[in-house]
Amino acid sequence: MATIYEVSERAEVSLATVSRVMNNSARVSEKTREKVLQAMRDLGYTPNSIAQSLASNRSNTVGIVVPELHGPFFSTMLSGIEQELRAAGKYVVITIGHSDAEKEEASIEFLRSRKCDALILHVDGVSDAYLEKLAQGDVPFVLLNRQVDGLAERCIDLDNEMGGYIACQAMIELGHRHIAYIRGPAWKNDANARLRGHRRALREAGIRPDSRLFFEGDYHETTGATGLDALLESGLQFTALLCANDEMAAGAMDEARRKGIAIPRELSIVGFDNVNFARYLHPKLSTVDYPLSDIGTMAARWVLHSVYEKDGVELLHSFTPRFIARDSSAPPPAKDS
Amino acid sequence: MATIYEVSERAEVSLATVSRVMNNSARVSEKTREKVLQAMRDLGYTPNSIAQSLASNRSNTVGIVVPELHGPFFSTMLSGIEQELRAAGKYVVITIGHSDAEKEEASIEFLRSRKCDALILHVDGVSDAYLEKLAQGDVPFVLLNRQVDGLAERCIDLDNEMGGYIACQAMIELGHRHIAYIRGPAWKNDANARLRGHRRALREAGIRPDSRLFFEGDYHETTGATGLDALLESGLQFTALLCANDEMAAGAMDEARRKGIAIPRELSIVGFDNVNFARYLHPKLSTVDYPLSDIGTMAARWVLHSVYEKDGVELLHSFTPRFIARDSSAPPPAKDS
DNA sequence: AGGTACCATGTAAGCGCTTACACGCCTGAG
DNA sequence: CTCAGGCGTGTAAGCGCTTACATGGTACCT
Repeated sequence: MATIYEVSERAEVSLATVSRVMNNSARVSEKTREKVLQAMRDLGYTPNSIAQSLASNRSNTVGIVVPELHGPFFSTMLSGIEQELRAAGKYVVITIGHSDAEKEEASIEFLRSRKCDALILHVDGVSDAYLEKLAQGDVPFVLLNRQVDGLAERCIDLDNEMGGYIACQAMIELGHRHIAYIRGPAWKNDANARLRGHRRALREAGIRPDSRLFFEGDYHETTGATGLDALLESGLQFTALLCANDEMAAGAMDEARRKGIAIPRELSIVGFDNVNFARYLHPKLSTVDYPLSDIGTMAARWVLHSVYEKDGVELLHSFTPRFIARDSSAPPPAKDS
Repeated sequence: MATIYEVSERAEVSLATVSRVMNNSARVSEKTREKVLQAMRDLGYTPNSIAQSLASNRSNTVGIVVPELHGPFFSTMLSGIEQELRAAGKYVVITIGHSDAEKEEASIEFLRSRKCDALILHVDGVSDAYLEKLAQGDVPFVLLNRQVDGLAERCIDLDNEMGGYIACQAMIELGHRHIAYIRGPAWKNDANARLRGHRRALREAGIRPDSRLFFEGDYHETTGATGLDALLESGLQFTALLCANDEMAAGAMDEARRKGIAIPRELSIVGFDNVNFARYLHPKLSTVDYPLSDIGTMAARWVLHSVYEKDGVELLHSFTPRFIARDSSAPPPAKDS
């Protein structure tokens, strides 16, 4: 592969000049610029970006940590990030944190050692303290779907509390009074926020939350099914079942069908996230929209703005969830309304 | 950030020795090794991998090109790749080719300039010729889900032809004789292979393919619906509808329901890929399993084996599809069998 | 005791770029 | 005509590592 040196030789200029035309970093006369460009073309020259990075201390890549890659959630978000960054000539290196503090830290360490210009982190293993310390360091980062006090400027998330609230409120407005909830894992911040919103909606409607109508799932399909079973076994009546994400809702819906429960006639089921398959389900799942792609785009913009000094971008730190009414929710059966 | 130089000073040894203990590249006495390690710990030293790459001409990263990121298909595959590579201490940089020759080439160019040690390519825009030329170059790569003559050694794919075949055959065995097919886009190799298999199965069963029972979709949900409509409008009877992927099958299923067609009683519907949401559908979708994660893993192993000389790995170049019978397929209605 | 051989370590030359600084030339004002 | 001030280029010193080669020391053999 040709080097800058060969280009400079062929164009009969110095290394520095070649570098200048590559980076547009200083004025170069039109004539020599053309000579250099021609030489590059002749040699099929591609700059060695590793060397560029080492010399300039800038890599034009941004590092990303997500909990996982499979499943519809993160891939949609990543897609948003990549598109925006790619358009600006930046590249992404993606690592998986597995929601494990140790692995997340290792990932971050790796990305730093690779001299990423910035990081986009969707982490839920590491502590707030760790992140605050990281913020002291020299590599800029944004936090997705997480709020850390004192780091508000670099947090981009959905108002999960409100999401939990509006989903529950939508059911209340339909006339439901007996509402069960399959929450997400207690160690996930978003799960807790969603739960808080849910409870607030109940409270405001004068409904006393009954702990027997709550079940803790793990965000996976299976706990949607086991959750429904457990809730049914409590013997309590309920006409609506809210789930903290769509996977669990899908599991619950399936289990309900197996048990012969008609949806939404006998039981309304609502998810959260509005992942791609929500509309493939039958009945189509009512859910809360999580604007994944937009959040990804926004994260990318944050980076572009605050690291690459690209301006004219509007930054939004908090996204507002919307309830999406589809076919899996309806007013409760008459006898119960 | 500490450099190797500071470590060497603190440990009172030379740069070279520090490098040696880092890489285990030569014998170092136990005593000095310990001194060096201690110095590293004291300084919280992390090697600058950019500098390592430049000096050693090896980056420990492998570049990946996929057509897109959203959707269940590629994320599952990527997940398989990342896991395997990560376990070996390698990292991935992911780019999106958008199935467009120009963008794919740009991605590959970028990855080469970043000095990736190897590439894993899932591309369908660039020509075979381009790939053959690329193979002359010095960066090793594997091709996923694609067969290129002369590059067989570096191709890993599913036997799509057989997939098309077994899906159709399964329907024939159930007694179907009137079978419609929504194929994938004509410019996609896998779509064509699936179609070929489908036709072969028909032929072997003595069924004459009727072009009016074929519809070309684009692998997206919507063309599943429009495809079914178009097929129904042909006025021809059919008791089974095979789709070249699960998205289109989901669209078709939804449309069938809207039209009041009972599945599988009146019409069997079968997908292809077995993406994660296939089992969330109702009725659960019969489909052909595409071992996405395994293929990803295998691609990673190929790289580990042929680039990083890790041995003891078994390489498999072609995966065999399996038909997964679920609830969306059944024998045809009695009057028709 | 002298010589050979090997082992642990040091020296220094890159890897392919960027960039601070130096330098010469041309222009235009005095 | 002279000289300040730009402008376009060149020079060379790194960026933080790896690694071929050189070197000194120790152990073992004769």
